Amino acid sequence: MINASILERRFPGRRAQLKRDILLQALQCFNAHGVEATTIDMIRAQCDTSVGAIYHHFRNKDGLVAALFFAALEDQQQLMQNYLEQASDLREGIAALVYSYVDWVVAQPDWARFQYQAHSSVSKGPHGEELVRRNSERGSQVAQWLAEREQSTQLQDWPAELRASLIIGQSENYCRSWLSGRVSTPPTAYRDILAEAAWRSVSN
Amino acid sequence: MINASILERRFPGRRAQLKRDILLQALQCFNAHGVEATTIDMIRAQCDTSVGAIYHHFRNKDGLVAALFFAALEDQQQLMQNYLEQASDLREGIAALVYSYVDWVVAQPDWARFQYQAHSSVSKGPHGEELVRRNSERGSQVAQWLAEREQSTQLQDWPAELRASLIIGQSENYCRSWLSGRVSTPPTAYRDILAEAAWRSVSN
Amino acid sequence: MINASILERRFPGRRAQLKRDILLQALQCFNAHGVEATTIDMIRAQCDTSVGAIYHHFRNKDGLVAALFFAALEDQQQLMQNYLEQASDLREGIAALVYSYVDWVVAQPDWARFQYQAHSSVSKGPHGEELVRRNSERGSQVAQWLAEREQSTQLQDWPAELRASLIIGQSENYCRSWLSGRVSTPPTAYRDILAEAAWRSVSN
Amino acid sequence: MINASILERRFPGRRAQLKRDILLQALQCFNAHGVEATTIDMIRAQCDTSVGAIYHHFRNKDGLVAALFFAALEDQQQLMQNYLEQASDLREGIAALVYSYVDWVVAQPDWARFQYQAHSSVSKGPHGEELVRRNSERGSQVAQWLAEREQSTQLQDWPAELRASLIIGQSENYCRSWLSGRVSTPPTAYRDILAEAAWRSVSN
DNA sequence: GATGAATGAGCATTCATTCAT
DNA sequence: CATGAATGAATGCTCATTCAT
Repeated sequence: MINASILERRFPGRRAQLKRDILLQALQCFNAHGVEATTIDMIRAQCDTSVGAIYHHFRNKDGLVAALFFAALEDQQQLMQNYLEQASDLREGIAALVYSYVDWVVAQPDWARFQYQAHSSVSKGPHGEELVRRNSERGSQVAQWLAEREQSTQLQDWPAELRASLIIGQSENYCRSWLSGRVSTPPTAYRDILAEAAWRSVSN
Repeated sequence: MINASILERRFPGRRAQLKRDILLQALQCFNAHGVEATTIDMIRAQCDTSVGAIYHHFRNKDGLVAALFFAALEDQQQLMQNYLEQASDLREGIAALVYSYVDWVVAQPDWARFQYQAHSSVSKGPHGEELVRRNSERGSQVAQWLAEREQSTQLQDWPAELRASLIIGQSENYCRSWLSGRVSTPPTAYRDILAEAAWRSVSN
Repeated sequence: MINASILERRFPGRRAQLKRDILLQALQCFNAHGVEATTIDMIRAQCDTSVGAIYHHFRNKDGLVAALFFAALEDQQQLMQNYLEQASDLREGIAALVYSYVDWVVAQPDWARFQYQAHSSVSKGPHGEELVRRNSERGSQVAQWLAEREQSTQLQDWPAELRASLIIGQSENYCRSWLSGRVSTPPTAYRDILAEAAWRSVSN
Repeated sequence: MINASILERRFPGRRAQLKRDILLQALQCFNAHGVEATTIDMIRAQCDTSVGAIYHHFRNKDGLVAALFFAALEDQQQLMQNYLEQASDLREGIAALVYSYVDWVVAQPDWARFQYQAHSSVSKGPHGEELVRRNSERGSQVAQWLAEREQSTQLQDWPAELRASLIIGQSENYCRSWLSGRVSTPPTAYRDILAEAAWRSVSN
């Protein structure tokens, strides 16, 4: 069963009950068959509602996808922020980034699966600009955390473009493998190895 | 202009001229609009041929996608093999994996872009099993290379499932960023950093 | 800005404020996009009201169209009656018909445009019979005016079916051209020519 | 039964059989229910063909409407041209315009009905510019005929914008009445009266 | 009265695929 | 081998209308 707390936090209230249900069933359909292969009617059947209701709440299929996508993004970002706040030095900061990434994927595997899958769809669609904006926001958050610590200057040795890949690349790669079933051990089991590897990659 | 040598190697001869042209134009369309959004008729128009010809050569759309996908996969694998053969110890082996990955993406950006994009499409479709088989083949190649060297036992310290991610994850992550335009420096510029980071991640 | 006096005359009072506003915005939408292409929601947005309010006042879309249509028809008929009352002989009567037609179209171009456009819609719809009845009423008015004058027997030389076309056809044709922008000189500039032509057409 | 010769002339050959049939059934549907109220599926059912075939031949509904509209326009124009060529002086020219108009409507009532009905639809749609162009072509044809005769200078007394209305307005008005069933005598019965009235309207 | 969420039949259009020529 | 007309299931979406609050 999908974790629905993300939706309750984002669309609270009794009035939004149907809206949340549509999103939940849509998420399930998208993950089961792919975004493009999922039809509005499949979602409608899952919710036992009408197509009109779906269009009333989300304008169109892109809108539905985007609503899910940004809900996931924000939840993930929130967790990262929480972890980051508790880190005191650079090493802990990098571990926070890795841990939060890995923990979120394992806590919300359906949301994570959807995020990987829908990424290209959203970035090409009418909400592509919003995605760019949100991503740069996340970059700023991390940058600000770094700016507030002394030793962060260590990271300056690496090209700015490369830093994120060095820190999160291995974790992302393994998470994708896990979500697609190619490996079975959950990424959380390797949290420490991944954090240590990231640290060794950027420290000198 | 897309590098067509991959096709000439794989489908040689004058008789296969049209076949190669269809593949080339299809690749262009798929990258420009996405696999699902590309219609057979769009490809037909680009090649100035008939839909019948396309179906004659590739049976159906999935067949066309698969033909492109496996052509790319094989070319990439070939380069990896070449690089690996010239490596003599573990450190050089890991560098060979990183270099071959990065060099291929930069040499064939259109094929790489397509590979990322079409992956889920192929794995869900009727050629999904073939993909699994080819991937495990590649795993075996690397495993065999390792088996032939002494020091490879070093890698045994890390969980088998995790090794590929530790070695290639950062490179993949950066290559994706580059292909999607989020960063502009080609991954080859950072070959050495990426290889060094991979090495530090797995050595102890 | 559309001349709203027609509505104030027909739906007077402060209570009918919203009703008049709906009609006015509807007229604007109908002329801008066509009757069929205008949706209830477009009108709702223009009035900043609710769909429920529109349905409360007009029962359904046909009712809204009909309300506008008959308001226009009655206003036009009223002007014709006024002009006719001041005519003393046949020649003046024919001029009255031409003048009133032309003057009304120029005074109320939006209402006239709508009238031409909505005609087939209304005649096919549930208010089609009312339209027939109103049209024959107008015929009777003119017939009665003629019956009250001596010389009207002149018109008897022409087939009854043909009379209206001979008198008003040229004016109508030019008014349509003007409303659709194909010609730019307002029909009122040619009132006298049109009246004279009509007279010559039916006199002998 | 609709006169199909217009279509055979315009889309000749055995290969175009289905194309002609689609047009014919579409014309019937459009006249029976109105352009907007006619669905593609209604036409498909009438032709016992597939929706794909309709879209293959006409691209979309607008294309189907336009194909019919311009076929009618051209046929009507052809008849006008024929009549005009046989007229030797201005009076005969004006009669030719009236006769050709009236005769065409009576010979092709279904095409004429469609023409009146579809006019606004076409002029607003994607073929609106083509309509404007064709109309001005027709204007040129008449102008050229006039230029080749001496006495045509008589017409110069009337404003250019007004001439067409003076000549054809009454006929058009009566034809519309006849096609909609408001009068039952065919316009051809009044050809001479209408031509005479037009002549009296413009001569002095 | 006013509101607007919900309904669901209906529509234009697409597109992979087939097959007669 | 090549062509492209024909197929028709499937899809995203619209919109007039209803009705509970």
